[in-house]
Formats: sequence, structure tokens, C-alpha cells
Amino acid sequence: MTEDALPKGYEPREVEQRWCEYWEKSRTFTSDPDGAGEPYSIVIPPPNVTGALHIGHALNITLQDVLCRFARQKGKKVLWVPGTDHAGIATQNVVERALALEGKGRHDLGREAFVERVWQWKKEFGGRILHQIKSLGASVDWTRERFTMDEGLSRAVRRVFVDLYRQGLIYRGKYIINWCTRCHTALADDEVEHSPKKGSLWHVRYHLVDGSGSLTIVTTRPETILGDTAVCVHPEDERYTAVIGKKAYVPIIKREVPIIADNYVDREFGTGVLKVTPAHDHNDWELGWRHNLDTIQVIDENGVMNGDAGPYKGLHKEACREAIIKDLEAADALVLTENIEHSVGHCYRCKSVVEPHVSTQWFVASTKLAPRARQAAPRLTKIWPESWLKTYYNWLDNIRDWCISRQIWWGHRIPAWTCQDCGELIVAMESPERCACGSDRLIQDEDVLDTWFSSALWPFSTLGWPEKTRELEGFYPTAVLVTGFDILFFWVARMMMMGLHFMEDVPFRDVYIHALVRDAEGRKMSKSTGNVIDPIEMIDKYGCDSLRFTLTAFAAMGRDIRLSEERIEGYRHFVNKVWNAARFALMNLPQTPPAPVNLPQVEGLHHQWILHRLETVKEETEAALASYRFNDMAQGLYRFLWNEFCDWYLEFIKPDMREEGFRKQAAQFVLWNVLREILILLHPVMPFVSAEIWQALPGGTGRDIALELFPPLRPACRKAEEASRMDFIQDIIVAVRTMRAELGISPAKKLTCILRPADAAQCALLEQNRQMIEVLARLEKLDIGQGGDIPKASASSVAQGCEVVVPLAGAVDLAAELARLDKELVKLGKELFAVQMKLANQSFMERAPATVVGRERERSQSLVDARIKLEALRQRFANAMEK
RNA sequence: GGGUGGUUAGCUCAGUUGGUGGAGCAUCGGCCUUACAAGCCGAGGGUCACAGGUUCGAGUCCUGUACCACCCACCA
Repeated sequence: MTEDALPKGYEPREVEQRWCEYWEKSRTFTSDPDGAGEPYSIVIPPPNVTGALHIGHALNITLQDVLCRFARQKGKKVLWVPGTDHAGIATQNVVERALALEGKGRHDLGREAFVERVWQWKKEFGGRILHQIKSLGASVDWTRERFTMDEGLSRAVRRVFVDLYRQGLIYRGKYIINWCTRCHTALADDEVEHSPKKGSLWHVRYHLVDGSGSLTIVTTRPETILGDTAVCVHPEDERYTAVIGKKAYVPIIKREVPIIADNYVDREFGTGVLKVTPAHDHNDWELGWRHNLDTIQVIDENGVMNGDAGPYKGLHKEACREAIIKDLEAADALVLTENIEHSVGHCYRCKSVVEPHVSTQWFVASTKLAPRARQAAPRLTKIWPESWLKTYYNWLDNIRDWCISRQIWWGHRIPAWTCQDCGELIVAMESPERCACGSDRLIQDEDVLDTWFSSALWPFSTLGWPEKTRELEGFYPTAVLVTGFDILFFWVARMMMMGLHFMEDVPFRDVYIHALVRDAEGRKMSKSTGNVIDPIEMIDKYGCDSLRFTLTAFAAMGRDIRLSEERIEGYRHFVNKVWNAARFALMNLPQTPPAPVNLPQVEGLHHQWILHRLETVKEETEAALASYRFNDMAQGLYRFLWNEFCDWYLEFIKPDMREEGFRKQAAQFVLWNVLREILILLHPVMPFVSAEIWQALPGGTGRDIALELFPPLRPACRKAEEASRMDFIQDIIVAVRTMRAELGISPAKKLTCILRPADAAQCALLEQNRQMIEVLARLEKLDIGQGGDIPKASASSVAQGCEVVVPLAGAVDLAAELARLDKELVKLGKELFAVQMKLANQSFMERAPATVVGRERERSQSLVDARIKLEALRQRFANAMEK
């Protein structure tokens, strides 16, 4: 291997493509359920099959990949299941939009042809998202890829539906639901987004039937007056106690309705009188149910007034509103019009205003399934960060039955048939031949299931349920679910309910909830705002590893990530640094693995130091990942690789490499080991660059770093005390560098330096590491000794009690040095003052632990010592100036 | 209305048992020092939102206030 093995610049695009192909072809990440090792499985949160990868996916997938690659390094049997979601309404909308361009609607095609068209669309675009997952370097098992509408998963869906129906946990009923008049379907409560909107509050007079006066109600939706079946006041509202039980006329249509009383009414709001329209308002529906009111539907599923709207029949609800206001005015029933802001529900898919609508729908009795899911956390499933647990509880405690039927065509059709002759409802896995009554005129329910219904089964349906598969046996429950908090309710809680009900165990041991990625200003990224950062574009520009490292480094728990392109660009520098460190290593390593030396015994403070630091980083990496502190892991590796390995260690070994013989061999062996282990540590975050370097290093030819185990710890190299001596050497070097920089001495100029150590131990240490100091501080002469004379015109400093003196020859600004020393003395004085105040504090001395007091004493002593030395040096220098 | 998170260097953020406040970027100064100018060396910059409390000691724990963000519910 020559130094040309790695090109001068890192070219991510070519490298990434090559490794992607290799990993897929070699089936590196295909898991054997019967293989060795502790099982570790993750099911990917399935992205929308027709969607495109956004930055949130990139974060989500990166974190899972870090966990999976790390688990493999720890010798676990890892399965990461990839797949996609059919995303009912979203996908149907996309295809309908495409169809609209041809001037057609779905009804022009008919159900069968339309669904066929969506499948075609899926075939055409479904590959895109999978390809994008690949380009992120995800180490998923592609042989086990699933789709929520594939044959196996469809079977699982039908089975669950049938079982729940038979257990009475799925039922059909007439109920008020959220209706999207554009998508023509029911929406679950959490599919409705509320946002504030300007509107009017109309005060409308209702005359009492007995002619004894009138009541004024307030409404934001006058068009629903036509569906009123009651007027309601608070039972304890003294203004109205007299009218309770009487009747009132609904204006315009003059329908007689009862005046009822209910605690629900807020006496403070408006006039304290409420009109009740059970068919078109959720709360009114509840009221109607409690008070046995009629339900009169006046708006149809298109948002158009129906036959019960009398004269307004055929008008769109908006037009009807205007007409009614005019008519109320004419009838002198409109008392007042107020401008208000109130919140209005919108369809989460198409953003049109959601209409409360009464219809027959299917429901899951979530109220019965929820308690078990609640109890399971945190005992069986731990949520990270823990703060989300409360939110999880809160949702489950207030859960309502889940409306699962959707009036669209793309999805799992509800496995229920109605007999046209006897009216019997048959729920079955497969299409029944005939009814018990003998009739074969069976018609399947037109509706499909909410997308989240199949998603709720994902952790076990992807593993082969209801069959008893080896995968299910070996990999359920999964190790962890990695997801954003935005689908904690939609998805996580429902998986918990379904998993516990059908598998008798939770679907995952941990739930890690990561941040939402926002733009640099903290806004949610959206196409309409135009602030999206396209991960694929970022990979193209900066390389996948840069993107992955950025996301990992910012993935602090419980916080949103404000991402900007500059950050990714910034971390590209780190990728490059790794690359260049490797190039340096290759220039200094033999072609074959270097001859081994006994690492714990290897001579050289720098070797002992870096080996010790490496052990620390290994432990910290493990600890960080064990508690999902991805950012700590990334930061730790960043610092170690850049600020310690590159900035110091590689500089330290340069002299070693110029020698021949044992000293060079030792440096080679240590360098080779440390670099290889760093690469393994980095690999979960930066799979591509680490893989590429790995196979270029001695002993790496033809090897795949993805298969390497986490480097075993070397307790014998854990020598904190010895390694801490390196601090001293570094302080000396920095002291010289600082003087040089502050006095404007060119780095090219080699200096003389006199070191006057505080004691014999320091003296020996400096002597042993003389060459390191000379090279890194750029010295031509280094005197080490406790005695000796020092030239008066010298710059000076004190590091850990050791005097560092640089004789100033030639044209040097003497005043600058004096000012520098004074500044240093002021700083020392301040620190010393603070410490001495502490030591003078009686209660501190009495109550603080002995170790803390001891530390302060020591510190005080060394500060005093430094000040004495520095003052002496300053004095000498001042004297020199006078001459 | 209920809840959660945030407020630390110019910017974006770390800061896990309370014990000398950190990083990256930006700024300033100096460097082609044969791995790397996508780099190296050095420097400046903070009453840790505010007010109390606990403690010998608080960015860290407690209470309250302000502002910001988000979630849930409701808005006739």
C-alpha cells in the first residue's frame, strides 16, 4: 500500500455509492433469526410510499442506524426492518391531483380502476423513498422490506379487525365525526388541526312560544340554525331560570324547540344562551344525547344544504350563511354582530374546514384498550426523554373511541359484508360465499381503514404475524422505537395498545423521542414556506457522513434542532479532518500491520496519554449511547479526534517517525491501533468515510468495518495519573506559543527557552520529554534546570509552578511584554482573591467536604507560588528596561 | 383553561449526582509549520432572563415573575 491509496481530497459521492452497493449486494445487514447473539431489533417508522425523504426522516434514520451499527459492534444479532406506509388519504390525494391534470376525477375511473391507478403510482414512485433511505447509509435488512398493504400485512389487518370485532372491541355506530367535505371522508379527532380564524359572533333573537318574550343566543354558524332542536341555558343562571322548560321558536323556520338547562353552558360567554344543533356540532351532539333531542341534519357531505334546510336547499353552506343573515335582519331577529377570533378545525391533509357530520362509522373501543397501554410504561416500555411519559399518560387517560373508517378508496377495505336480503352483518377474514340465510347477495362495506390502523400493527405484522415465524419468535418485542413526538398519539400509543392486546407484550422496550428539525429561525420546515432543507441535496453537496454527523451532534434530547446548511458544511470539515489524519497515518505506516508492542508498557508519555484518552472515549461512547445521548457521543468523538489525536498526538509522533528502530515501531503500532479504534467508534455515525479508510489501512484490505466488533477495553492502559502529566508538558508548550504570539515573534523563528521547574519531578519529566517541547514550541535551544542564570531581557510566564523564560534577542517590543505580564498578574490576583475569600470563610472551612477544602488550599498555594514567581520575573524585566 | 420545553459568549447550542462557566461558527492578530488553508498557532468576548429561597457554596435544587416556542382541550 502506498500513500496514494487515499486520494488527496475525500470524494464522498463515489465512495458512498460504492459502499452502498457493496453492503446491499453482500447482504451484510441481513439477519439470521437463529444466529448467535442477543437480539436487537428495530422497525423503521414507515415513510409514506409516495413521499420524498425530508430532513426529519434523515434524522430519524440516522439515529436508528447509529444504534443498529453500534449494536452489531457489540456482538448483537441485529434486525432493522425497512418498509413504507400506504398513507391512505395522503396518497389518494396525490393521485387525485395527478388525475385532475387530465381533467378527471376518481369517480370517472370508478373504484377498481382508481385503486389500480394508485398501485401503478406506488410502483412508479415507491422506489424513490427506498432509494433515498439507501443513500443515507441505513443498514436495514432489505430482504425483509415490507409495505403496509402487502399480502402479509393485509392479512394481519383483517385478522386484527375480525378478532377485535368478535371481542366487542370494534363496533359500528352512528356518531358525529369530523368530516372533510373535500376529501369526502371521516377524520379521527387527531387528524383535525385547529387554527385561529377571524369570524363573527351573531346575536340572534328566539321568541318564546308562549309570547312572554325572547331569548338572545350567540352563534358563529347561523346556517346551522336550521338544524336547531333546542335552546340551552345554565341551570343556575338566574336570568333564565323562569324560561327553562318553556319552548322557543327557531327564527325563520319557526320550529318549536324546548328550552333545556345544562351545566355545559358557560354563563360568561355571550348571552349565556346556547342554541343546540346536535347534527352539526360535537358538543351539541353530546347535549342532544343527554337530553334526548332530535337530530336534524341540514348540511350534506358536500357542504351543501339539504332538503331539511327548507328554502335554503341547494345552497352551499357559505352562501346559506349569508342568505340567513340577510333574512334574520329582515325579520328583526339579528340583534348584534360581533367580530371575534375563534379556532376552526381543518383537515390535516388538505387544510379545508372540517365539518362535524353525523354518519355511521366503525370504531375501536380505545377506552378499553388504553389502560393496559398506560400501565405498561415505564415498567415494560421506557420513554426517553422521560418527560414525554406525562404526555403519554394524559392522552391515554382522556382517550375517546377511535373512528377507524374512512370514505376513501385507497387502503384496507373493511372486512364486513351486509346481506341484502336479511340485513345480517358479516365480519370475516375472507369474502363470504353466502349469508346464513342462504342469500348470496352480500355487499362489502365501502369504507377503508384509517392508515394508522395498519401502522398500529407494524411491530408484529412486519415480523410475520399472525404466522408463528422465527422472526417473531426471535425479534419481538423490538429493542427501541425511534420517532418524533408529533406521532406519539397517532402511532406510538396505538402500537402499544395493539401489541399488548395481540402479542401479550409491549412492542418495544424503549421509545426514543427525538427532536423536530426546524429551520435556522426555528420555524417548522414546510414546502409552502420554502425553508426546507433537502437531505438528498445536502448529501450531494457535502456528503452523507457530514449530514449524519451534523444531525447526530445536534440530537440533544428534548430539544428542537435548528438546522442550517452552514452547519452541515461545517461538519464536512470534520469528515475531511478524519480523512487527512488517515492520509498522514498511511504515509507513516508500513504496508502490513506493524509489529506489535506491549501497549500498556510502551515507552513515551505521549503514547501512554493517547492510549489512556482512547480508553476514556470508548467508555464515554458506550455510556452515551446506552442512554441515547447521541450528541454527547458525537461531541466526544469530535474533540478526541481533532483536539487530541490530530492537534497533539500526531504532532508528537512526527519526531518518532523520523527515527528508525524501536521508537518508530512503537509509534507505528500505537498510531495504527488508535486510529483503527477511532474509526470503529466513528463508524456508526460516519459509515462511509470510516469504511473507506479502514480498508486502506494496513490489515484492512478487503475488510468491511461494518463487521468489526467494538474494540475491547484495555484496563491496563487506563493510567489517569500518568496521562495527566501530559497536561504539564502541554501547558509548557502553550506558554511558549502564547508568548510568541502576543509578542509578535514569527513562528518561523526558532527560540531559546529556559525552563525552571518547581521540583525534581518536574525537572525529570521535562528532561524526558525534551524533544516534544522543542519541536512543538519550535525551539532551537532548551535549558532545563533549577539553578542557572536567566537573561534580564526575557519574556516569561509560569506554568504549573514552572518558570518559562524566553530570552528576547533583537528588536522586541519590551513595553508589550511588560503589559502582558501585568495583565497576567491582574488575572492571577483576581483568582487568588476569590480563593482566599473562600478559605477565609469560617463556615466554608467547617462545612465543606475535606476534599473540596483541600483542593482550594492547593489551588491557593499554586496561585501564590505563581504570583511570586511572576512578580520576580517582572521585576527583573523592569530592571532590564531601565538600562 | 391544562400541560411541556426554553431563556447561558455576537449567532446556534452543550453543561447527568450543586464545588474554579464550555464547543462550533463569527470576530481580532500571526502563519504555506511537507496529513489537512475544508488547515495551523494564539487572543478577546458571559452579574448563566428577572426576583426571592435552600446551602459554606447555585447555570445546576425550590418558589414566583416576564418573555418565547410547542402540545392537549375548548371557544356556542
